Amino acid sequence: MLWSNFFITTSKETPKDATAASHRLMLRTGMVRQLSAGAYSYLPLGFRSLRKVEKIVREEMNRAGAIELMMPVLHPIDLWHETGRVEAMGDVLLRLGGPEGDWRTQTVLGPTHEEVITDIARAYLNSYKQLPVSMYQIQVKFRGEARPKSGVLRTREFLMKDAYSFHDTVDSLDAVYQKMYDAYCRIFARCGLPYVAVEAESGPIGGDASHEFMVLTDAGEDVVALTENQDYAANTERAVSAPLPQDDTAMADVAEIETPNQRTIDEVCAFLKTEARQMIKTLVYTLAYGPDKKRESKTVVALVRGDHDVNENKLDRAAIALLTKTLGAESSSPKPQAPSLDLADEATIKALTGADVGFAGPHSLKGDYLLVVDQAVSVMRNGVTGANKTGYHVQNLNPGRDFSIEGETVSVSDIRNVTDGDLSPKGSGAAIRLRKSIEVGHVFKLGTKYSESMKATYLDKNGKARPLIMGCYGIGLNRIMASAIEAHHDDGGIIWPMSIAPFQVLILALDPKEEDVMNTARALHDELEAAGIDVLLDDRDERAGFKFKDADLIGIPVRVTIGRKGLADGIVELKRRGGDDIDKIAPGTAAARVKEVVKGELERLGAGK
RNA sequence: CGGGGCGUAGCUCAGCCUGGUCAGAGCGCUGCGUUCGGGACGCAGAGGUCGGAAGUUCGAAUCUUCUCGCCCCGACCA
Repeated sequence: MLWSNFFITTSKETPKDATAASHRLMLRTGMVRQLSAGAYSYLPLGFRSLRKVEKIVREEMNRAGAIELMMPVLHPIDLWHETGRVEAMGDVLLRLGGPEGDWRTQTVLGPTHEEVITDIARAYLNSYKQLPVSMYQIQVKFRGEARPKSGVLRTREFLMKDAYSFHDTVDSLDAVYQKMYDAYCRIFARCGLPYVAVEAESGPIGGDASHEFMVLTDAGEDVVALTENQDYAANTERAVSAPLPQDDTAMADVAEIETPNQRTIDEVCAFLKTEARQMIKTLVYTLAYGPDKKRESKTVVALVRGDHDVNENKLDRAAIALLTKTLGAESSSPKPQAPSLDLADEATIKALTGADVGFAGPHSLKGDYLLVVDQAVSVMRNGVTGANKTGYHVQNLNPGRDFSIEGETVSVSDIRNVTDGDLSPKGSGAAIRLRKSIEVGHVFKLGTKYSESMKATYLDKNGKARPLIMGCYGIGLNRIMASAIEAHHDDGGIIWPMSIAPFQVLILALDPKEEDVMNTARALHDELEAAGIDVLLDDRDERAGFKFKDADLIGIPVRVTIGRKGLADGIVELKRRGGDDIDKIAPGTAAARVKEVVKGELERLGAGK
């Protein structure tokens, strides 16, 4: 491909709104152009990379035994009502507008395809003899993101590979899950991404187990917990740490102390000259449950250390477990329906504490409530917390002595986010470090969540109808591209991994008007192209420096510089983007050398089978 | 959805507070000339109803109100 025949729109200017490196560089290289918030055009250069990512993903999916299909973007909303995800997804589910009763109002843009694939499965997967089966598609997804950001890292429409597997046994699911997991590792390795697989929350998609594949970079929005000895890796949405040891400082007497207008942890700490880790944060929630028409609710008090944050996933589970236990004592069907946990309103807090918001403590609460104590609080001594009296806090509050940490309505659980420096839950004593990261892939064991609600069953050997057991596996292709740039760039521009570079080789003809130069450049170009290498020849009549800067910016991994002076000395120059070495080689050997470098690099990334 | 910021040429921005030669610069683009191995220079050009609407005023890019869009922080996030 000749540069002059292609469409490349590089720019010297750094776009003002772009903060993430990938965003900045994708704009400067002209790989993408923003059309509106969260929607980008992929210009020819960017599209080539995206296609290469797609090709790698497709190859590895096929290798893992998945079969490609394509499902529609337009979904009837009824399908989503079947699984209850119209409510679960809320505004993320994009709906078409229109006059009342119009078909448009009954149509949504697909944010993911569990419902559609399950609809296919219930129609055609009727026998255990057909199982297991895995299918995938590579297709645009639509989500009503409230706040698109960081270029193509978070958009309202994006390209996703989504795969779904169907099974008759959990063992079969486990086997395919592992196969997909391995395929994902190969995909990210081949794309040159420094990734790590972590335990993850499954979120609204549901299911039993899941792993996320994360690229560690500050441009990411997720935070993962990794131990230094690598014995543990999890998303902080889920991460746990070793329990903290009992503090055995002697217990002092409880003392009430006036703290006028000091409500937040910071204010109280400054006022009392103590540290956040000595504080007990007392949070009040309302747990609602039961059928729509007969909603009941229970107040839940959660305690975490002042320097810790509540993890609402964990608190949710702990609170529901505790509620289930208490219901069990008085009801025959203890499992609470559709429980939902929210921060309590002011009136509830005032009734419970007898004080204004900001002065709650666990020791003298009024009325009926459930108490969930974080493990880190349960081992504290002489904590500081609200006095349940406006304008007052108490010091030297001790769990077990001053408020109960046992009993029917109390549980001690892990309900906080891990913090940097916590120890590995594996007992190795290794410290946990928190790292920002981008989620590029996610695999889930769904179980029967969708097959049950959508009545997707098969007949087993005994002729009995059973719900299909499912797994699902997603990869964000645009994110792979962007995170590759996040991971591989310098001040001059992008440093593409060979596998997903828009072109593998750039030939820089420095003096395109010189016949010798262009003839040599063309010959090399043609020979490489014939060998199946993606080669771009910069034939523009521009100054050398200008072309070098462009070359660095777009980051083609191998550069061959051909100039009048070099040819006079009988050499052309071969340079790797990102390296400093310049090889001066005879023009006649250039093609062979370049082929060798490209092949070697692809093999290093694991393209060889 | 809450808080903050910004919409002026294809791109990056100045001008706005204090209304009146304020329709401006740089990059990019076109033409000519010089230059030519790490983003050259000179000269001459093309290009904008100052996001939109309403209002205040003799007069609005500039002040007011509304509205649309975009960005950042937070909430949310298969």
